[in-house]
Amino acid sequence: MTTLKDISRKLSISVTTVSRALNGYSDVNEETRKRIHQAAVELNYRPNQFARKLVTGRSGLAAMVLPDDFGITTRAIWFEILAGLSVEFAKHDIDFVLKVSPTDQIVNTYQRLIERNAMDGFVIIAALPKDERVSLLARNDVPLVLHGRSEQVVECPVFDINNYELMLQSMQHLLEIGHKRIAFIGGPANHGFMIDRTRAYRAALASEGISFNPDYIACGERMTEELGMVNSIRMCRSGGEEPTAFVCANTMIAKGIYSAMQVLGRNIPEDVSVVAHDDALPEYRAVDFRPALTVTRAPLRDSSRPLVDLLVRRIRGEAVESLTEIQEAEFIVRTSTSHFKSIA
Amino acid sequence: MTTLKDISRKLSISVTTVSRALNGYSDVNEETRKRIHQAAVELNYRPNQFARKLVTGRSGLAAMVLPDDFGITTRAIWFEILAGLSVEFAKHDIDFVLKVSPTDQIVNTYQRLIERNAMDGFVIIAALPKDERVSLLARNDVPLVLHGRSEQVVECPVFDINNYELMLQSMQHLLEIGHKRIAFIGGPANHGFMIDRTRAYRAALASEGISFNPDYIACGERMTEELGMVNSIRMCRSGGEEPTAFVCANTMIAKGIYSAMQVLGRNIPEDVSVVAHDDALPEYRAVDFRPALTVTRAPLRDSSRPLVDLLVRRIRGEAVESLTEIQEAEFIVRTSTSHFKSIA
DNA sequence: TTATTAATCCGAAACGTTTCGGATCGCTTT
DNA sequence: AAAGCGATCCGAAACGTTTCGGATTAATAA
Repeated sequence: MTTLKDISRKLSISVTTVSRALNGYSDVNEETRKRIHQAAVELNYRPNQFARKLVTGRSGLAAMVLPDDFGITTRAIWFEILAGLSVEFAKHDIDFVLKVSPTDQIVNTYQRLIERNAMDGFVIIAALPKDERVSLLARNDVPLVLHGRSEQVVECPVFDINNYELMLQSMQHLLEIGHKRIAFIGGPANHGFMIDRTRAYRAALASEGISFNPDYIACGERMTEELGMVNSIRMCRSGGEEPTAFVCANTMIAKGIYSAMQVLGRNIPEDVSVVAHDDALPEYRAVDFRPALTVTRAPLRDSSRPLVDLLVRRIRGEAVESLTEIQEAEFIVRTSTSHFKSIA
Repeated sequence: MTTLKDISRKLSISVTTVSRALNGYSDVNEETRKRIHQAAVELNYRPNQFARKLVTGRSGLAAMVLPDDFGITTRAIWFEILAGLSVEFAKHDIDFVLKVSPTDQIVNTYQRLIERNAMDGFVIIAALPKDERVSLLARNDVPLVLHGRSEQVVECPVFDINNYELMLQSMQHLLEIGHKRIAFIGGPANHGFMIDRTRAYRAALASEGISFNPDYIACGERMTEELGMVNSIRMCRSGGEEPTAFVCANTMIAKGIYSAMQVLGRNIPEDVSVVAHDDALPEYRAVDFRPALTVTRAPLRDSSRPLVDLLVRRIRGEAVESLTEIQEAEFIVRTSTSHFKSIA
């Protein structure tokens, strides 16, 4: 373990100057800076994070805490997110720590972490409209970044996709090709993204003068194949008028609907159209669906970078002039949607 | 942020004594220890990890580094492991950091982490017989724990399931109920667990005097449904004699075989028996298979605790008398296996 | 010439712990 | 009375940084 003192000794330069040289301060001669840098690589110098933390207060650690039952969706999604965050944080020399805690202990876990004061910042995915975690962190002045907008007016960076807009696009597409009985199968009703999408869903219907049918909307804690399967079957068998199109909160739900339609003997897209939102998980590729799935596309993987960047800027104390970053989704028409023909 | 000095001041006791009291040293009066503890909770004292690290060398951080393409199997499994490790480490007041790195950069990542000297220890899952990561860490005297035995003779704790034994059990079961043409569909051939299972597979055949047929064994980088599907179909269509039973390295592969058999019009267990090893992932429950799947069962979730315990003891410098901990799998017969009747 | 300034450098303190090597005190043994 | 001992306590140094407040020197401006 070579330290500043080692470099200092070798070059007969004060520790102070070595430190300042390595940290890019302007009050050190270019010539000596060169020598110092060279010595640093020769001796394979690595600053001691802990000593640094002691004086700067920054630890080079960022964390995310997850519930152990993964309400929102499947583990695969979480893994995708975690992996992305880890590599992005690494680019800023920040170690990413993962905390998993029983769902009812989440807030306590945050509390303890705050008290220990070891984390430079947190990232919170799928923020709720009124989120206790967010208010706790904000109250304690701990940097955090949100994925998904929270209702609270809190001075923290937010990254989100434009849920309202992408839902509107899906709906307009279906409406344009003649569908009127459009169902929406989505996730937990209390999450920001579902609130936005539901609003867009209703707005789109309203703009065409179609009245909202509560039987055509289904929410579930887990956005799985099963959710898509059971709800689409229920809707088609309820005795009333069947929906002619489905929009799904993700591709897994769509997969479930595909299975259901096969069971019911309905053809996609002849009898029923399907469109989904696509997080671009490698496991469920929309292009590989038969027929290929029409989607709004916003790869989850693309969110890690903005999230980490925003958080790092917040940690650095930079004025985050634009605290909110919204990503628009792509709209990709494939073959799972077609013009509505009434089933004569 | 309250420090030792705050407690010291409040009680008019030296910082030294406060520190020693809190750390359980014997040279402090029980009475004053009481007072100190009380003051500590009153002031909500939390030791500063970083200051501590500076002098003790221990950081309270343990890490795992994963490739970004997850060779061995699916993300769901990794998530299961990560979650387990995180909660177990937390019990020891250790933060778990997750590093994801491009596959060809893994060793570099370890190298950098070692140089930075910020981690107390590492856990390595699915160790290879000659594992560069293992030798690198061992050479640098960094504590680590292995899941899956590595060939190297290296002084580090190992946790593993008894792969040889569980394969033997599956095979004996199938042999007892009359099967002779038994196929094995598994994971990467170079991994320790596959080596052990393959050995057991051949040993079981040999003990019955059945000659080994290389067409009946299939290895794949990813142990997915697809792997099970394509290989079982290939084996059944190769023109030669079809296998009458399959043993699978996990339940996902079994799922793939179920689909394949349906496509081929074969019935389980009438035409073909299936047995698998079950890591007990919530997504693929062997009891929910139709017919319910016969398995050797060793929940992945159960491995986190021994892994973490072993590592912590290694970090503490405790003499790890028994460096290796082997877990036996349960054998559960369900309805996916039945006595072989030749297809007349 | 003298005062000012810019460019470089550095000593020492500070961050919050742990730990080494005693110091103090009252009691028991010689 | 002196020596020894056990039980408690503590001062100071150390860990490896960063940073505050100058110090030094040489060039520039007055």
